[in-house]
Order: sequence, then C-alpha cells, then structure tokens
Amino acid sequence: MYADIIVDITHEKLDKIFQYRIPKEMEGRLQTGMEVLIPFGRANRETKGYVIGFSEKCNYDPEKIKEITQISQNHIAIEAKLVALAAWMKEHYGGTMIQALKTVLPIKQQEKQKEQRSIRLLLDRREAKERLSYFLSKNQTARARVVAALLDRPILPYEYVTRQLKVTAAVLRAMEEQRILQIEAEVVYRNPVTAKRTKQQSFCYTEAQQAAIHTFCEEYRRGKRGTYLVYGVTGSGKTEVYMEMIEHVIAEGKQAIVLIPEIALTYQTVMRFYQRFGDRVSIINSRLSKGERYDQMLRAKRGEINVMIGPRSALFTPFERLGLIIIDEEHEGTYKSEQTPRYHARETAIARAAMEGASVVLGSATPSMEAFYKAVTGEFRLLRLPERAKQRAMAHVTVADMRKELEKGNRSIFSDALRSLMEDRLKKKEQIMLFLNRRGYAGFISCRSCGHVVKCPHCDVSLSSHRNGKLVCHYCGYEQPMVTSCPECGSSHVGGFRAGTQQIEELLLREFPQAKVLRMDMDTTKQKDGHEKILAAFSSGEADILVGTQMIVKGHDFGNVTLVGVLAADLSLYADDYRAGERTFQLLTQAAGRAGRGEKAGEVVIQTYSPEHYSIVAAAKQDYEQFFQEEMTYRALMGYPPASQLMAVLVSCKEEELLETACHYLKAYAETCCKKCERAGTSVQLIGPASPYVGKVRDTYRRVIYLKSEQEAVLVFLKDQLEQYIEINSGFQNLWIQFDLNPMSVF
DNA sequence: AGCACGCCGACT
DNA sequence: GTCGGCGTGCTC
Repeated sequence: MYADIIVDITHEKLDKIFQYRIPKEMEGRLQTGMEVLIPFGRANRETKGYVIGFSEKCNYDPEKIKEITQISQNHIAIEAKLVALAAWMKEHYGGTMIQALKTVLPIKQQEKQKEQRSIRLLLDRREAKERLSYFLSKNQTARARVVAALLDRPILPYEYVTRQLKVTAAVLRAMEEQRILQIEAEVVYRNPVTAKRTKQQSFCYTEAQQAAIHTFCEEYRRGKRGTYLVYGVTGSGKTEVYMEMIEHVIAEGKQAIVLIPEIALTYQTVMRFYQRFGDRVSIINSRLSKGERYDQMLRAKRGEINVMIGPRSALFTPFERLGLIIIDEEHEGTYKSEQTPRYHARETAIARAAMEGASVVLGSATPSMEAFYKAVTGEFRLLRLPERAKQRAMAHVTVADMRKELEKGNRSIFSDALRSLMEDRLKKKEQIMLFLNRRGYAGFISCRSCGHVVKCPHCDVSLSSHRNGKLVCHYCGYEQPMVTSCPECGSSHVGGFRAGTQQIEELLLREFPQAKVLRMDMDTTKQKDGHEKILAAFSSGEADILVGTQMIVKGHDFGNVTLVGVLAADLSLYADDYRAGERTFQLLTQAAGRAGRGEKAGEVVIQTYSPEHYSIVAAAKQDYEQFFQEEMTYRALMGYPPASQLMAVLVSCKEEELLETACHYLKAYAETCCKKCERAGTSVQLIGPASPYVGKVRDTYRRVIYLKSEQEAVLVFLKDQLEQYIEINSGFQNLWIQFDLNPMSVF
C-alpha cells in the first residue's frame, strides 16, 4: 500500500503525485486529506505534504520510494479539511486530484504573491563599487551582475534578480551572509472596500420573515444542522433574513460564507453587508487583483473576518469555524463550474457543511428543480416568504399572443397591448424596461439566395457579426472580415438576421421619437463598470426606456419602472435542452419582478408565439408551484434530473476517426459495466455517442455519451470504472475525456 | 523551491 | 592538484 502525496511546494515541476510507503504504525490511521511530513529531495529535507489517495501498486522505482515520517501533529489545518473536500469533489465529479485541489486551494497558486521579496544594498556607493571591481576581477560574474544592478537602484524586486539577471538563490544567500545585501519580505494588506458600520436600523420584519429566522435560529441553537430553502418572491426581503441568520451564527462564534452570482455582486448588495457587519466582512470577486484575493483568504484563515461574500469560488474560503453557507439566487447557472471538476456549488456546499458541522441556506424566488424537489421530499427544510415585504401588490401580467397579432396585420415587433401601455407610460413620465430574450441567438450571417451560413473554420458554430464590422467566433475568438458576397454562391444578398437590442433601439427611436432610450448589452457594457454606469443613469431618470438582454433582469430595483415588456419570451424554449422550460420560467418571473418595485403598481407584457406552453402560462400567473408540478412530470417522464440522475461523458479528439473508434470502445465497456449493475438490481440507461450541439471547438471534435440512473452512486461507480479503463488503455492517450454529473444542459 | 553534482577557471 | 563559483537537473 502506497500513499499518493502532493508536496506543499509551489512549483510547476512539482505539480504531480509523489508516492510514499506507509509505515506499519500508521496503517489504518492515515486518511485522505491528512497533512504529513515527508523526506523530500536528495537531502531528504522535511517537507509538508497532503495525502490525496492510496494505491496498491507504485508506478515508480520501488527502490527509490521513501517512507512517510509522520502525520502532522498540532491542530488539524484548515487545508486538510479542504483537501478532504477536494477528494469528495474528485469522487463525485471526476478528473484528477490535482485539478480538484487547485479549485479548492486557490491560494496555492498565489503564494508567490505574498513573498513580495526585494533585495536591498547594504553598502554605500564607494564600497559597492570596490566590491563590483573585485567580483569582476575574480570573474564572479553573477555577483557582479547583482552589485551593478543594485548600484543603479539600491532596492530590486527579488523576482527581477532571479529571472532577468539569472542569479540563483544560493548566490543571493551567500551574498546576504557576506553582508553585501539583505533579502526583505514585505507584507501588505489591502482591503478592497472600506465602509463603516452604520447605526443598526431596526427592521420591521413580516410574519413570514420572523418565522423563517426563528425556525433557523431555534434549530441552530439546538445544534441541529441541515439545509434550508428560503423560497421567497422577489422583494420579500431575503437579504434581511440572511443577515439575521448570519448574526445568530456569528454570535455562536462561527463564521459564514455568502455566495452570490458574480453578476449580482454589485456595490449595492455588498454595501448592505458592510453596513451591518463592518470590517468583519470581506469580499472576493474577479475584479480583485491576485494580491488582494490572497490577502482576503489570509484574513479569513487567521480568523480576522467572520463573513465572506463572493461568487462560486468563495465557497472554498478557509474558515476554521465555518457555521453557515448561504447561497443566494440558488437557481443560477453560474454555480455550476465549467471546468473539471465540474462541480455544483450547491451540492459541494452541502458536502462541505456536512464535513464541518455547518448549515446551508439556499434562497431563490424561482428555486431550481433540484432544490425544490428536495424541499418537497423533506430532505431540505422549506422556509416560505410569500408576500412582498413592503406590502406591494404583485405586478399585473398579460400574455400577448404574437400569432394573433400577425393575423390582425400587426407585423411590428411590439404587440398592440405593449404599444399602448408604452405610450401611456411615456405620457405619465414613468419608466419602461424592454427585455429581449435571445439566449443562444447570436447575429449570424447567411445568404438569402442559397441559405449558406458563414461558419467558423475551427468550430462547429456560425460566426456572429460584431460591432467592429468583423465576424467573430464566440467559442475560439477567431475573427475574419465581414463578407460582402456569399462565399458559396457568390450572391451579394448576404446579411444578418439580427433581432438584437440595437435593432430594437433603432425601432424605438423611429416609433417613439420623444423617448430617451438606453441600451444595455455586450457592446455597451464592455468597458469597465459599463454595467453599473448604465444602470445608474437609468435609475436617476436619464432615460425613459431601457432595452437589454438577460443582464437587465438581475438585481437592481428601479422605483419608477411600471412597465416591463418581454420580447420573444419563447426563444429560450426552443433551445434543445432539458432545462429550457426551467430557464424560461425563471427569466420571465425575474423580468416580471422588475415591475412596480416602487410605490406605483406595475404591469408586465409577455410577448410570445407559444402562449399555451406551461412555462409561460405559469410565469404569467407567477405560480411557481404549478410550474414545478408540470416540469417535474416532464423530467420524470424523460428520466432527467432531479427525477433521475444524469452523467454526461464528453469525449474530444483532434482526429475524428480516432474519436469514433474510442467512443465505440468506451461505450462497449460502459455497457458491460451497466450489465453488472443490472444484475445487482439497478438499471442504467446508456445513450450515445451523440454529436453535441456544438460538434467541434478549436479544431477538436466532440462526442457525448449519457448515462442515466436513479441513483447517483451508480453513476459515480460507472465513472470510476470508465476512468480506470481510460487510464489502463493506451489507445485513449490522445483523447480528452470529461465527466459532467447532472450537467446544466445537454450538449 | 532547494539541494547536490559536475564543470571550469584561478590560485597554492 | 585543489578550491570555490556557477549552471543544471532531479525530487517519490
């Protein structure tokens, strides 16, 4: 028996598994995730390492294998807990342990940042010049280089000296001993936001809020831990409930993590937490520099903060006394990672909480099917917040059937209902939001005479026309100039079918010349803070109408918006994807929630070609539970999550033929494994290999095999079997295989 | 990253 | 010969 160990040294060359023998007395005590001391390198210097697994055989010269010295005694490091979590992630989502470790210990890569080392000259100029000529005469070139550079600038960054001047650490240490220079390490803390705790406002909680807070706190005090789902309509005051729960957990000496979708991580939201908890809160997001992030992680590790707010990756905050994990807008797709291990923050949070004795609180106005299913079956505790906190009426929703509009001879993009309401609002000086649902519909270019679509030469997707007049591939970034004639038939009738926000903006300017229009999409938010600026401008009443895609429906309250128009509500329904209905319902409900956040009542118009679809019917009624029932029936019928479990095996390869044969063998092997499962009494369904929606990316062809089973454990077992099979068979060397448990969409 | 090994010029 | 600096390569 050998232990697979990751050495605690940050260096690419050491970024692999080292095997060690396990001493007799350690057998049975040693566990995955433990920190151990090992002899490392030729000098066998004592080094820290993490046990990430065990193997029967060793793939290294057995003569050279050393023995573990001991299990790290003192306190169990936080890292060890996270390593154990990484092991759990590897187990569930596949991939290598190193990939899992890297997602869990992001600090490891940044550790260099901390060592902001610099080199200072200790001699005066005369002495230094003497030394320089001495080193030159002695042909001690490396030392001469250092002294010469230090004469130019008395303090040099350590990295510069080792990299640019190519001076080794040994030389620098020798020079330090000779008292020529000094190696200094500077520690700087930077706090990304500074805010003072403002006076505690006494909130007036609704009965439902009080009940939710009370249930949670009461159970927490009794030592009961679990997962809660706060299901509350938009505006029902979920954030206040979270803060109250956090307060309680902190009072018990614990710490809390708050996960928020990156897009909603706005100044507004964060400030509410700062105002309540002061400098015991920190935030992490992609806009922070590496150094800033590192500092936040360090502060968390040292227990200098109690609350960490951030996106998916904040889940791995190294808190020693974790008591609560909150996941706001739990249904958001950003909680699922796109890279191996393709983990879901919700499931992973529950796993971490179970390991560390914490509770999890999920919150949403439109819970994911997974979460609500578990709430219904009793696995999660459901906490309802049925009414809006400030007693405001829900918006009034009408569905405009665009087929009927066409019959009436209305060929415009606006239905009669929407148009007349818009005119009314413009007259009353109230604001309007127009939401264009065009998920997955980029502006592709096609030929009107032969139908040819301009595609990316490296990927299996159409190129989309960009503002800069070029054609761009969204998958690989390939660019080419706009075509003026069809590359296939030569016809000059080529053009885009772009029903984009730009077109709507132009149309509005024509049809409502008196209205001031703001547009929010990829183009207008590209520059820094573009997002915030546009929203701020709209909020202060600089425009009458805001046009935009998905991004305008998230977060942000505008008191003066009394009309929301949803254009092409059903576009997202046509995506070939089992989550299409869920996504459509969520988008429409969120859009509807934007209307009437202030004193005035709101109105919503949903324009669609499929008004009878249950997602749209339920969204119009704002009836989540009706939607849930219908969607659940569909999922159960089709064997999709959460009714059943699904595992996607993504296989990709540069050569199409090799891919084909590899998939064939992989499927054959999977079939024999499935038979074994069936004999043991569990049925597994195998689908594929199929060509995914995007069959080729960056000149790499892709295929996908699906495994369906009632039990997750069976899929995890199959994944292990396949991973082993792939590792043993050299035929899979040039293939890239990824596993995705319960993917967010079918590929 | 950090250590030993081996090469190569300088000096006894 | 031998001493010491400097670059290279390996680490279970």
